Amino acid sequence: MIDIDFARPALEVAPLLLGHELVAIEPDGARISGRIVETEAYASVGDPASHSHRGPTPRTTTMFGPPGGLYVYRIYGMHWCANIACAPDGVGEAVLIRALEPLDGVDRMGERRAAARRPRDLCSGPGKLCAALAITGEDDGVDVRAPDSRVHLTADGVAIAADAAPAESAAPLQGPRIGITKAMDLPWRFGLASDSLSRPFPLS
DNA sequence: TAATAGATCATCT
DNA sequence: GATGATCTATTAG
Repeated sequence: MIDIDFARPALEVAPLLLGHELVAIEPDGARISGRIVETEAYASVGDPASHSHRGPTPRTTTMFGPPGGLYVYRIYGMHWCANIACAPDGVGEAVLIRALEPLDGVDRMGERRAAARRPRDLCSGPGKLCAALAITGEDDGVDVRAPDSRVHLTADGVAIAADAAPAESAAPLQGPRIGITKAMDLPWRFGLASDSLSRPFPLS
């Protein structure tokens, strides 16, 4: 079970998600997972960078759906990005999962991410982690709070490396979101100190 | 290490 | 018809 209430603004959920484990179950039962070390919040009203900014569309159905739904979309015609729907049903907010620290199934990740030269390259970006966990449009809409979902979340403390402990107690890193061309002034990107970030955070 | 270009297409205007 | 919540290989310094 996960101890996060997703029926709240994405801006509140984004930092809370850090440190939790994202899990994908393979068709053969294999467990692939990573620790969330980077997230971004996307709202609707007042956030022109968000897919939901201009109201619901067929693509953003899940983003406007019940909290805890996995919103998966294709970007640049070739990669997938995974988000978790936040706020009450009918409100279009979500948190983008931007990077994971590989935990289980590292070898399986490597098979799908041939370009990765070391473990830190396996899930250090929103498109990379979807490839590593085999998350596609097929998974759009699943409830990540349900332990029997193919893609779901688990609570803190599972197989987290001992040397990562100090970062847990510190306040999350925070900075502007990556890859957007609007609302670039909003510091809605959050992260933990990790070598698996998609990019470094600006220094204070 | 840093900067740049190319891949590639569903989605929305 | 333009535009991306990106990744990788390649080039230059």
